[in-house]
Amino acid sequence: MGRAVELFTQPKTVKSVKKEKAFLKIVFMGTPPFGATVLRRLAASHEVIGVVTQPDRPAGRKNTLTPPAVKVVAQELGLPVLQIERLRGPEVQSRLKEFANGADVFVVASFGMLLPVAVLEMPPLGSLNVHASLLPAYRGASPVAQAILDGRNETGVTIMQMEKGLDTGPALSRVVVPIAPDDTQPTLLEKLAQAGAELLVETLPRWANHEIQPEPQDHNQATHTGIIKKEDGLINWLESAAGIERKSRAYDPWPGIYTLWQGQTLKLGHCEVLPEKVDHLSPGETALLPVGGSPSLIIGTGQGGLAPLELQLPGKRMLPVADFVRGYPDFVGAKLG
RNA sequence: CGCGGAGUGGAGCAGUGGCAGCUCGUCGGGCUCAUAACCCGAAGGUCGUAGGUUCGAAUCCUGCCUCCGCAA
Repeated sequence: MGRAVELFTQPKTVKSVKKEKAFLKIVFMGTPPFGATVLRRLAASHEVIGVVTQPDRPAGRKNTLTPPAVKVVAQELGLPVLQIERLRGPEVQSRLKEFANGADVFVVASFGMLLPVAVLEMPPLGSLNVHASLLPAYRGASPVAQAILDGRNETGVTIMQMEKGLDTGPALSRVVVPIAPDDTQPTLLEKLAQAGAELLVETLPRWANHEIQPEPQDHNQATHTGIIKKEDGLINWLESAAGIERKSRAYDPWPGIYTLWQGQTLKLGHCEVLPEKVDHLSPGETALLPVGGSPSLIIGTGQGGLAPLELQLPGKRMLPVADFVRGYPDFVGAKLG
């Protein structure tokens, strides 16, 4: 525990780097871990004069008040933090104006709030957004999950100039990031955060020196992603096994993918797609089949077989299928969903 | 005090007041050309923890610890 805390705080290193390379005065806005990663990298190369984030929220089992990841990082770096609930209204905006006094530019990375134009236009260089997709594809709230869900083999990060519409502004720069076959939302998000943060620190000085010609998006090519809901994780066994497996990676760690068994929610952990045909299994039917020499638990789908590696019942921990079947022999031959 | 579930031999699960059980694994032996198969036998548990009720508690009551589902 003591070690972990010590590793987190490296004020000397961070400060010395900051002094050497300080270019722009920046106010950063963000909330979740994606934003936190970007902030950490940004603060190493530029002068972040303030961080705006959402208020601490009740979270977890005890509903304990939890600070957003961006706030945690900001405090580690000793940066001033402003936590606000909304950005509309003259009162908040004048508070923000005071807080952001002297800023050259606002940088927004998954802030979770729509910024009014009055706010976007506050700093002389405007407001830039770090968006986790290759715009105009995957505008909106869940670009990373959707890219995995669609089975794309690459996505990326776009740095763009913010304007009134959601993720509609002209692009300043972009970087392509390949999606590995085993990438889950958190692993891909982290790759994108790293790549995006790097891109951001390269883009900022060039933007400040007017070396970049913003490239308007082709709005006809735009696709949109919405907020993920719990029900999105419910498995439809008529889908293909490959599609369900992608879903399990896209919706990791929340909401995960789940089905119903004996009236209970059954969560599936990591899954594999069975290459062989399993025509005799109806969608949602489970069976023990020999795969590669040893018996594996297979679930029938609309196309192909799905082999979950872990299962979890409410109130229980996630178990390797072998252990699960030992405790619930009835599960073999069951009909799910 | 947001709602709820769970802690039982190495693993998973059953047992809700009266001698602690099942499947798997482990160890020993046997069968077999062979095996993740089969047969025989063995080891291994202060039933999370502290206290209470009772003739008697894994089982009922209370506190605490740990893990998890829902909600946010």
